[in-house]
Amino acid sequence: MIEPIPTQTLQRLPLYLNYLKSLPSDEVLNISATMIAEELRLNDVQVRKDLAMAGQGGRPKIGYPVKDLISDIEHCLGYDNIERVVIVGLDNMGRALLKYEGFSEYGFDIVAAFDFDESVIGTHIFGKQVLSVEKLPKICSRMKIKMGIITVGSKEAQSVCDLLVKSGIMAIWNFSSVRLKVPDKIIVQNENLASSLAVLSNHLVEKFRSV
Amino acid sequence: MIEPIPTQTLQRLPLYLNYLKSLPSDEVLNISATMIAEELRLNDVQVRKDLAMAGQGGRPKIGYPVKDLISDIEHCLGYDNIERVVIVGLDNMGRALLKYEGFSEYGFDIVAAFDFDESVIGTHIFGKQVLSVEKLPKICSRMKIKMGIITVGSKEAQSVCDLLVKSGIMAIWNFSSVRLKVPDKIIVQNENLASSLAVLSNHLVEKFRSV
DNA sequence: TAGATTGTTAATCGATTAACAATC
DNA sequence: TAGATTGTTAATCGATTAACAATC
Repeated sequence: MIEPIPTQTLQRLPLYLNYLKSLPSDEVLNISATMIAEELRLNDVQVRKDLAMAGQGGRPKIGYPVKDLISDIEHCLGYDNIERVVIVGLDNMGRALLKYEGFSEYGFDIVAAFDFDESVIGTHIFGKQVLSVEKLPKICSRMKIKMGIITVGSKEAQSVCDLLVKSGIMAIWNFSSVRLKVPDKIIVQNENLASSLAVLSNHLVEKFRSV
Repeated sequence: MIEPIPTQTLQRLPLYLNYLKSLPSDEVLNISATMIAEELRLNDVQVRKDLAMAGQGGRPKIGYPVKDLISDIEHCLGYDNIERVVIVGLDNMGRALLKYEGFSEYGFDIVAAFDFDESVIGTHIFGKQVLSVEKLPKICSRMKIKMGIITVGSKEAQSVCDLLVKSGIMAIWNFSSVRLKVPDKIIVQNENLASSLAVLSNHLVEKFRSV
């Protein structure tokens, strides 16, 4: 039995990866958790625990071998295991995702992009052909796609979601502000800008109350 | 002394707000925490605690008055207290934010948009004029802007951040994948797509290991 | 009164941090 | 050996959930 990785650890792993990759690989062969922690402003024990979940472990006084650590983390995050996904909605957010650092870097391959808007259907955006949403069910079921990204507006979100579920999709990354209703089996991850804004807005208020 | 609101509560408040606003205001005058919890798939005690932090409280057997609750939450989130912000980087992510449900709905007013790219400088995007980054320090300090949004690439992120800090900005919403280095006083909120991807990717792997 | 609902207090759970032993 | 660093065990902290009393 492989033990599951806590969500918080999962969220920090890309930070480590990003930092490790920024190191000059010919100069820095080993790195200590203490160093990583200081650089990313985290607790060093926390870094060590996180790394223990993802990798092989380090050596006292020496630290962790950078190269191995990078590949261990990438493996742990599934970046070496390509997952085919579809995206629905090619507004600015959809385009930002399409462009986002290749996406492929993270083991995702966007095999199809869908939209309702007649004016973009048939065109290519960042090298991907845009198809009509009508074609979604056929393509998803035929290609056995398991994951979909929703970047359409609030109005269309639930119906697009239903369509994806009907087409056999198992996981949905939801950028709309709607709380999607799905069968229990389906994984939904909400990316909620309003929530982030709420946190930030409140921090600001807190800050300036004392000043 | 007003007690601070926990981050998790803060993140859920917009969900409640969204749901409450979706109700037909002439039909539903009061709503129970039990109902909200069921609808958003949360624990009802949690909803009650959250609402207690934001609002006036409800009445047994009756619930919470919808109208009051909406304005209480909005007030609590600072949405009725307009904060002027600037945004740097008008790539797709920057545009998505500019467009995002008006932004103004959440009490933020984007007073200026900056970019490096000569081809967009001087143009208008969603009604906002795009200015050269060179003009940033003068405008921010003159207008006493306290908040900035960074949607530039990894390369430019830290230098834009330094520029914002030098110009008197106190809070930064960071969409780049770089871990920004700032003085202790400055609030940074990171919006990390890679972290979200990591969580989702892992959920998928977990899911299909058992199947 | 009975039942739904609120709100509070206590128990549980999970994540972070502190203390410390083991190791190179 | 001394000191830096890993890794583990225990303590702390914060958030969620359960139990229950109060109220309309």
